[in-house]
Amino acid sequence: MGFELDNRKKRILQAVIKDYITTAEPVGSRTIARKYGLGVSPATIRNEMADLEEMGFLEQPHTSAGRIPTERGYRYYVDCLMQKEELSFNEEDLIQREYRSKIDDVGQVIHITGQLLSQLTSYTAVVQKPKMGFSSFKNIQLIGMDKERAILIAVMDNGIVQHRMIEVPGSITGNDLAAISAVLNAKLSGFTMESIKNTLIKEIYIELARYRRTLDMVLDVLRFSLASDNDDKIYLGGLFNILNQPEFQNVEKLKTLLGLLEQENLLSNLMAADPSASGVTVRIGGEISYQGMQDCSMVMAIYGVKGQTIGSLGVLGPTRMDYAKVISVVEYMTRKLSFALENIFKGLVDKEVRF
Amino acid sequence: MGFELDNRKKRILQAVIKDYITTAEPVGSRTIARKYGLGVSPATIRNEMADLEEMGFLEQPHTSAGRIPTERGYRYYVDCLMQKEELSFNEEDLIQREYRSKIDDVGQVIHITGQLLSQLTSYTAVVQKPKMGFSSFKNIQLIGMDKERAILIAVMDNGIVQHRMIEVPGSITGNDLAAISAVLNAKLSGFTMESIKNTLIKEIYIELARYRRTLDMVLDVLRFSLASDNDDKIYLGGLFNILNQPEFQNVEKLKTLLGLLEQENLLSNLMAADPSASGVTVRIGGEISYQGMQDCSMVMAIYGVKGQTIGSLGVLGPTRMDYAKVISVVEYMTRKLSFALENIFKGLVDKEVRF
DNA sequence: GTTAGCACTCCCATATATTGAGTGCTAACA
DNA sequence: TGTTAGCACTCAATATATGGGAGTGCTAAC
Repeated sequence: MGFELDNRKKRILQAVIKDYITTAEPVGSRTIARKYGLGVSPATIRNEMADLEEMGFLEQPHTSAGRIPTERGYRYYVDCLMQKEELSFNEEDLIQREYRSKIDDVGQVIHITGQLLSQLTSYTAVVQKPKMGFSSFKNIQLIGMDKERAILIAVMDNGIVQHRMIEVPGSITGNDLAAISAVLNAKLSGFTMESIKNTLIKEIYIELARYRRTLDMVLDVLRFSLASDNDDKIYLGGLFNILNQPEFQNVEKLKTLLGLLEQENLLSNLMAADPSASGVTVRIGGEISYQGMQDCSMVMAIYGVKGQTIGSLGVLGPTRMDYAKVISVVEYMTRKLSFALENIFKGLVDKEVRF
Repeated sequence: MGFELDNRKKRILQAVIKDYITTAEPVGSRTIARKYGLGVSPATIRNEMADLEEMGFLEQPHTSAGRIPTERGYRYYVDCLMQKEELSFNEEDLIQREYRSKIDDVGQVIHITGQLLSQLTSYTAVVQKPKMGFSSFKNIQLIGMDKERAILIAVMDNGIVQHRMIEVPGSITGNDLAAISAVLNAKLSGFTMESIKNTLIKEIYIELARYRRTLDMVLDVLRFSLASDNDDKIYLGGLFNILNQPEFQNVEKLKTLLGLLEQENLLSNLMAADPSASGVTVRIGGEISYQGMQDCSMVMAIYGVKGQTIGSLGVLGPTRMDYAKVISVVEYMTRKLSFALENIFKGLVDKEVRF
């Protein structure tokens, strides 16, 4: 990064990148001179572009074509040249309206966020669902279904409701289930999944010694199955926007990329691999180290509540992506999402709790 | 259908279709003579093919190409020529294994069914989720979240659990919610959403006169929101199998088709438009009356419990589809799915109910 | 340092063979 | 009368020229 480019080189690099982002065609000196008034002739621009190529910011697909940015060019653009693009009034208004109606449910908030991200950028949105680790139990119910089965329902303080069918001994009655529910509620509500301690579990076992077999299953589900269920789940929005990108008109490429995006765990890694950075992170081309995503860039950020990171969200598009726009949108939506979740949690934590 | 083809024509038509299904290339007389031992020369086959073309069963993409089947050709094949292809032991075993583990939950059963359908056929599976109209309430819970909100949880007798956040007056306490829940359970459990009668509702209002405002919301959700939620929802499996079909190597076509498949309501119509037929229905090309799906065929069937239709499932592929295989798979999976659901319901209805 | 001019490169679109799979027709054969 | 060998014909698909045209690098003049 130590490089400093003189002013004219910067303006030319910026012009090339901007033009390439909109046209997806290699950019020639003539175009720059015509469209971007730099007050110099194409010949001069050619000289400068040759320099920029030597420095590794631009490249030529072939000898007699215009220039396209290298990954390094994009990187420099993102770090030094680009100016953020504020959202328009209409866009902010759209966001406001979409959020207003669905503000109660975590799932819906995630869904809307993904849709807006993809809609506003025309790329593909990737939103990690909130990690459950930090949310605490609000209510636990065991409901009998038939002689050998019951449904365990857990309501979390972030409004997420999860349920699992579990098998129980035939001898257990509806009253037994109610008794177990009562104790579980008394002991566990307010605690996060992660913070269920052994002492607590011992207490429960003592109090419900009779139901050992059933408890084994219930606690297992509560501690491991439910917790891991939502983690690593990913919402994809605007997947088919990919089809509109000229770099993916080739079906083979499409197949590779869609194949990758199908693998949730891969996406999960992609979204997780960013422990240090704060704010918006941009990964360009090869900086994403997955085979088959070399032509893509990812703009992502982490969201959270009360300083706690609970997930991340981002936009995936071709390296030739409108970074200025996308970064602004991701930044804005991250704030929006964090705020919305904060609200859901606050409503639940600060106010009087009733049951 | 009044047509009768002589035996040799039948065999030739069958050969052309089979070959075209596997190769996706127009089939010439020579190929037929070589690969399918009919004991006649290419010249004879040419004559026959010319006849079949005149009758509308075959066509030529251009003068000097081989023949491909027309929609009418496929139709005749499906109705008269094709012989069903039994599933292999491995396939049946796979199905058995996949079903075994996830047999408890309706959602999971649907999911597995879709996956298997697409996996076994290499096409795209379309599975309508079960209509809720026929399932009855098993348990209803209102759980307070904060001062103004509560979660309504409804467990249905088919194991589906649904929930909604609702707003309640700030004056309502946890005890109030419990009281409401108790009455709702007493009055409604065992009833289907569709059969909640006005007399029943009146009874509830009388018993819970104090909670009028809250009840309005709750009953509204129970009767309309929850019921309609699951209906018309569609699970798509193996969507990206489309990318492997040679007829969809063109990105424009892909975009059109995927665009259609994104619209749930359209799919829903597609799956619903089959009131009379029993067993497996095959719609070929233009028989699907949606713009942009002319090159597709659909093999579908309805599934149900105790003679009641509660949904449908199918496989969508190019008109050049392996009908013999697909029809067998759809038939088999329909039985499997109905059986699995039957089991879930039976478990819940016949056995002693506990709460 | 900038720019006009010019030769050069190489993609792309168009036109022009060439090939080959497959046909329809005819005439001979069983 | 049905079947088949033979042959001329058709036409997509594949290669093979051909002519721009967009863009470059270099040189020399300003």
